[in-house]
Amino acid sequence: MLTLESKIFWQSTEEVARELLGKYLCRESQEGLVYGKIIETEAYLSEDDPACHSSRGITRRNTNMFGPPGKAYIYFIYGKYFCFNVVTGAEGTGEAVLVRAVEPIVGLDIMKQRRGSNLGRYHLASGPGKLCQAFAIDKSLDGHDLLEKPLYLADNSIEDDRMRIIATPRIGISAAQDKLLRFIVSGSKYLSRR
DNA sequence: GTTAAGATCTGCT
DNA sequence: GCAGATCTTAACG
Repeated sequence: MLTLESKIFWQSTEEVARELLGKYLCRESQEGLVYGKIIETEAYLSEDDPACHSSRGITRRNTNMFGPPGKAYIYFIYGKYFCFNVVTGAEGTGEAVLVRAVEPIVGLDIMKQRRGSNLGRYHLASGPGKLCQAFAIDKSLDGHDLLEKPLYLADNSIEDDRMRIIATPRIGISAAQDKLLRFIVSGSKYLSRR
C-alpha cells in the first residue's frame, strides 16, 4: 500500500472522481485499522451545477470545499448521517468528489460493530452515510489532509484489476439530474445502487 | 426567530 | 417499492 501522490488532486474534478475508483480509503483508530476499495463516486462542480453545495457561495458548512484540494469536506445530512468528500480544484474553486461506496477489505468486524447490527459485507459501506459510519468519519475530520493519518487515501501498485467504469446520473439530488457525474465500477456488488 | 428542504437509511408492506 | 425518522443548515423576515 502506498500513500497517494498529491498530484492526483490537480486534475479536473471529473478526472479525480474516475481516478479515485479502485483506490483505497484507510482509517486508523484505537479499535484498529479499517480499509476498503472505493467503487462509487460523484463529482460536484462549481460551474453550472446547482446541485453543488458551493453553488450559492461560501457558507459555514462548505468552507472547506473552497480550501486547497486533497482535504476532506464532511457534512451532516438528514439529521443522522455524514457524507465524505475529497476536495478538488484550486483553492477558492469550490469543487469536490463525494465518495458514495466502498468495498470493505480489512476490518469488517470493526465496521459491523460501528454500523450497529449484524449486516453482511455487501451492506457495510454501500452508501455515503453507511461508509461514514463504518469508517467512523464525522465532522471532526472536516478539513483533514487525506494524505495523513488517521484518514487517508492509498494505492496498491501490486494489484492489476481491470475495472470497467461507467458514468450515470447522480443519486438523491433534485437539481441537475441530467448530468452524468456519478462514476461506478460496473458490476460491483458493493454499490449503493446499480 | 422561524421555516423548509436535504448529495440518506431503515423497516415495513 | 415507499413512507417516516430526524435535526442541521441556510434562507428569509
